[in-house]
Amino acid sequence: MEWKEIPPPGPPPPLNNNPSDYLFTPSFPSTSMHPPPPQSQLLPDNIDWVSLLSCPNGRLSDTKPLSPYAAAHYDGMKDERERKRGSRVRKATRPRFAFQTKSADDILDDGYRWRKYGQKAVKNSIYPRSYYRCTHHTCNVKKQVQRLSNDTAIVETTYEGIHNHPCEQLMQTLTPLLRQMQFLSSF
DNA sequence: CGTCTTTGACCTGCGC
DNA sequence: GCGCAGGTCAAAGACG
Repeated sequence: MEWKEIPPPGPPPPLNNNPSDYLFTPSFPSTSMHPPPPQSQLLPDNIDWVSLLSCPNGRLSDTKPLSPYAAAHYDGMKDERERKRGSRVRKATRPRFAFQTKSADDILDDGYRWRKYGQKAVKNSIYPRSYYRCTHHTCNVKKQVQRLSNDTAIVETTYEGIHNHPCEQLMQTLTPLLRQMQFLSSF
């Protein structure tokens, strides 16, 4: 299978500093928290991952495919039904990416600011699903957060869309440094 | 006072 | 057409 490099899309990596908190913890670049799946969860070769999934670091070439879990979550189970029906071509949708983390907190600090706009009880789960939108006025990225009912230690997060602005937390960190660089370069 | 969460109502798509 | 489930809206309240 050949992997292609694609432009960097969202979503940002969660800033969970403890690698052992991730369900999938093989070696992947530190710049990417995109968790490759266990070997046992590799997908069939005929899946077009480049069009199906986008990775947080924009690279597929050095990672293995995601788990069937992530595949199923690409654009929801709706696609699966459409594929089975063999009917109409799926309309273009925003990139969507799901991953699971092992955490006591439902909310991962991913550096962006989110506003909760809904919560819904879902079928076959004792935990509700929470819906968040990025608070940046020009950004329309959403994410869903839900704790698994069959393993309560695991939280699944689904990002939808690409941030069109820098990470606020990153900018806060870099701003003093940039100011200092500007000051020093003025001499 | 501004920001964020909560929560019931409403909307939409899908299966039967 | 109807019912169900998932997703979104928006008013009200909490909080710093």
